[in-house]
Amino acid sequence: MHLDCIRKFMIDYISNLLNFLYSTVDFLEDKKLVTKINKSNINIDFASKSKRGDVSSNFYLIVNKKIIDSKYNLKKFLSDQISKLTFIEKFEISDTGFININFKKEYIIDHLKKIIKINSNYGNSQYGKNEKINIEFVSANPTGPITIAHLRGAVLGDVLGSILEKSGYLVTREYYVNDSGSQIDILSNSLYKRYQQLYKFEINIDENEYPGEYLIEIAKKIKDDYGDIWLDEDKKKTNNFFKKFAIENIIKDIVYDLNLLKIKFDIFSKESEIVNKNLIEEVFSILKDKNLLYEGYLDKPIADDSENWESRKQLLFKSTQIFDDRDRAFKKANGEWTYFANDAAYHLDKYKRNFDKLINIWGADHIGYIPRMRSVVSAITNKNDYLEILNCQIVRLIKDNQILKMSKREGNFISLKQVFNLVGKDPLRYFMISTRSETSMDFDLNKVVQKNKDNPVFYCQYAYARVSSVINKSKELGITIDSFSEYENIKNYFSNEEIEIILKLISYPFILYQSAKFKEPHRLINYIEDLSSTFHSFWNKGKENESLRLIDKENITKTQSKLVWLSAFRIVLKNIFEIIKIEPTESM
RNA sequence: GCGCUCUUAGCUCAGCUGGAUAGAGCAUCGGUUUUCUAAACCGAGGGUCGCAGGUUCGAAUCCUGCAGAGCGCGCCA
Repeated sequence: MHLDCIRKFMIDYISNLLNFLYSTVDFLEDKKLVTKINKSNINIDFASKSKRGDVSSNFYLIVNKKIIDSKYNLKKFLSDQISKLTFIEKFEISDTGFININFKKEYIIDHLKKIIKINSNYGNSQYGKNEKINIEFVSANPTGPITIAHLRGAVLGDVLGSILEKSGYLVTREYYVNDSGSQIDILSNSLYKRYQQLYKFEINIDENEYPGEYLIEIAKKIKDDYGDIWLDEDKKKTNNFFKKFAIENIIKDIVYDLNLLKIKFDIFSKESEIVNKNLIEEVFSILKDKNLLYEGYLDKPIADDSENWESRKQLLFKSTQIFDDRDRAFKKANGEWTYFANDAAYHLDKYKRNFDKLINIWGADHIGYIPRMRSVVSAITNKNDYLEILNCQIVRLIKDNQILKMSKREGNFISLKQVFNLVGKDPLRYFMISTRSETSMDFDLNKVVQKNKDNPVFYCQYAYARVSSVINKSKELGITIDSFSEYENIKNYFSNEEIEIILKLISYPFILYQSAKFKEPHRLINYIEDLSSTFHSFWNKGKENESLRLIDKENITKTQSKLVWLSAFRIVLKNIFEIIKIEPTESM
């Protein structure tokens, strides 16, 4: 239940109240006035839209049910107790049973001051207790440039990493490079053909090979650096060289492209190195010891309508015994390890690097792969929740009301770089995490390109710019809060609208905590849109009502009071922008 | 056929893990600029929360069934 977390980690403006409610429960239970109460059902709602108080609680509703003596007047007892709380200005117990509470303004302002003091660390928590957490994401095969198919997972992983860092985790961002296997051989061969073409050999790229033009560029590099020496070289040597060259250059491009979006990795793990470390044998013996391997036959896959299916004896992993709905091949019939076996070994490698937890971010096309991976990791680590796999649904790309279909094979994919050039970093990052990752998403190129209110990222940046503009303008007038010490008076200058904004500001740590706990960055987006909207709304009220304007040259203390919450506002927005990695623009 | 994910306003999506009258943006219609940035604001219309049961003081939220959509379902990688 999240209330325990509030108490442990943050929002002491709520935790005082919560402690009071809990101790009231204890008291009532001790006096045998109520039957046993499950405290986790008691809720404090501090972002309620009903707005019948700064916060509200269902305490009365829950406790009233548990009263033993029906003549006992809980309402009166509760009212007497709440009246004694020094930080509460007023309260009511509504007919429907909710307690609505308004805090004293001094109390709220105390917390506001803290924001300015803590500044860029505001919102951070120790929720993660310095646990080492590994996020593996993107991990696109090094067979071509990174495309927009990887975009969502890329931004999600990066932002989630930042959220977890702010929440007290030690985060490693990792990219797994699938640099071995038959696809890489095909890649190498495709590259060699492009190389030969540069020397006017008439060679066609076959249907199952990689036709993309990027290989021509790489082939040119080889020609420039090495000339024609590979035309007559030993075949094996040539193949190895082209393989290595292709992967190195493609990864270099991938790193470059991701960097356009400010996405960086701490480590690139290569499949080839995992293979060389003999980790597969280790996984093999772990599974063998647990009696999770056997020689058997797989059923014919249902999706396969071909007639040439042949049932063959091979080594299988009993994943059904853990999470999966069918057993999975661990060795091919010819005795080679399967890709899955490699992947299991890779996860053993991560486990051996002493992470407390692993997170994988996978696209929708790997959904079916999740149960076997979780099964094998569970078998290796003896922990069911050691590996958490977040899956993100596809992004449909829409242009001119048409869904763009992509196929890597036909070479008509849209690269990340193309979309970046079209849209730019900020809208791209913002949009990719603005909805829950499990929801499939439509990405309308026409709309995102627009730099107007269709594009919510500008809406938030605009709020930041407006706030900055006031702060900067005040500074020009010589008004700052650098040596401001009259905090006890500032409440006199705050309207209800401003108190509302301040309440939102002091609930930010909880929003961040929730984003970390549920691994849902989009909660931050909802929050800043709400915050920005409240601000813009307030701003415009100043047009009609001059007393709501922020700068008053005649009244320095009043202006400074405003600057206190404006500074806090700017800090919160800036901290979130930093997590999302979009630019805090002071003027637009 | 099986598995995972999803279904909320005309469209794109939230809904704080069970609370009070279900909310934004876009689109539509109507208003607001001698003013700290109108890239903004205010107002109006628009809903059987896919359908049907169940759990309880209380359900968009939890459970079951059904329908629909997306993705996946070699020993490929």
